[in-house]
Amino acid sequence: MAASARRGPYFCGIDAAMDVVAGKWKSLILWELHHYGTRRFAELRRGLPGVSEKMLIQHLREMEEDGLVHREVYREVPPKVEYSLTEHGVSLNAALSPLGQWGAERIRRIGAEKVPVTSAEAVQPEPTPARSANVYVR
Amino acid sequence: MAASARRGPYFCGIDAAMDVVAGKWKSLILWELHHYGTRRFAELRRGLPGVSEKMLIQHLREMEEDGLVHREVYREVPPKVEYSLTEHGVSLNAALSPLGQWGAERIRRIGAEKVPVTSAEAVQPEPTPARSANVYVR
DNA sequence: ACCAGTACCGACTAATTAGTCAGGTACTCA
DNA sequence: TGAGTACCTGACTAATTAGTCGGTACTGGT
Repeated sequence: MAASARRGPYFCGIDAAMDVVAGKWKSLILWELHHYGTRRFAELRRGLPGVSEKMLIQHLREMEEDGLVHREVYREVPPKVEYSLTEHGVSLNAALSPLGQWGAERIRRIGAEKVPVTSAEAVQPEPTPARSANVYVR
Repeated sequence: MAASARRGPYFCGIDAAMDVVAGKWKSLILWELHHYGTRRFAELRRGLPGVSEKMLIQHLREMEEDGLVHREVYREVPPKVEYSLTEHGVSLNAALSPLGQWGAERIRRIGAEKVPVTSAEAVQPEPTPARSANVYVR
């Protein structure tokens, strides 16, 4: 899998952090575990509408390997496994929170404007002078 | 491309922010533009060792569409295009900085210990109760 | 004349990531 | 005996993302 594949030389801290959070559901898992403290597999699954079991496990395994989540297995008869954040997971979540706020702002913005930068083109509606004949007009 | 494809309903702010930063080089582009203020295409290319022209352009286009970078074309004879961050790009970069610090910490950690998760066990040296004795041993 | 450099485009391929689905364990309850 | 529960595994496929390479239009230097 990718998470095990990388961990390569990083350009910078963001690079290294992204390597660990990249994955369709990882940030959501992080948020869910942060919000509820500990969650069982099926609870996570229900909390993340649309996630497949395969991806959920895969991500949980990778995050466990990366030291973000802790996996506690209870030897019970209907199997019980509880997932929770490690201290590194908690601190990562904290580090993600400004990003979350930025994203929330963005949702508000594009929710209001419906499209992000196109307003700039609406201001200056050039009729596309010399398509492909000229230097880099789009 | 993917960036145009998504912008869908987001679960939360982090989700929305990740949608915009996801991409092998985007965070590096952000950092580069933040650091230098404005950069030309070829400068960015040289600053990001290993990036292909295709990906660089693709990412720049997506980030422009997302309102993060500004593209200024000078109608000169050796073509000249300058990229810079918009205010949204700048604020995104600021929101990413705690993540960058977390990542730097992580690099330090795994650089020292070589393996990530072991530190949690080192801090709390539980004898790993039901681990590896259960149904879901790996 | 020819090569390097600027800022790209676009077709094609490779690699990575995600999804579907069938199954498996280990035990309980009816 | 057969169904049900919780937590998975692994094979196969689809979708997405990234990389390679050739081309454009133009100029300045050798």
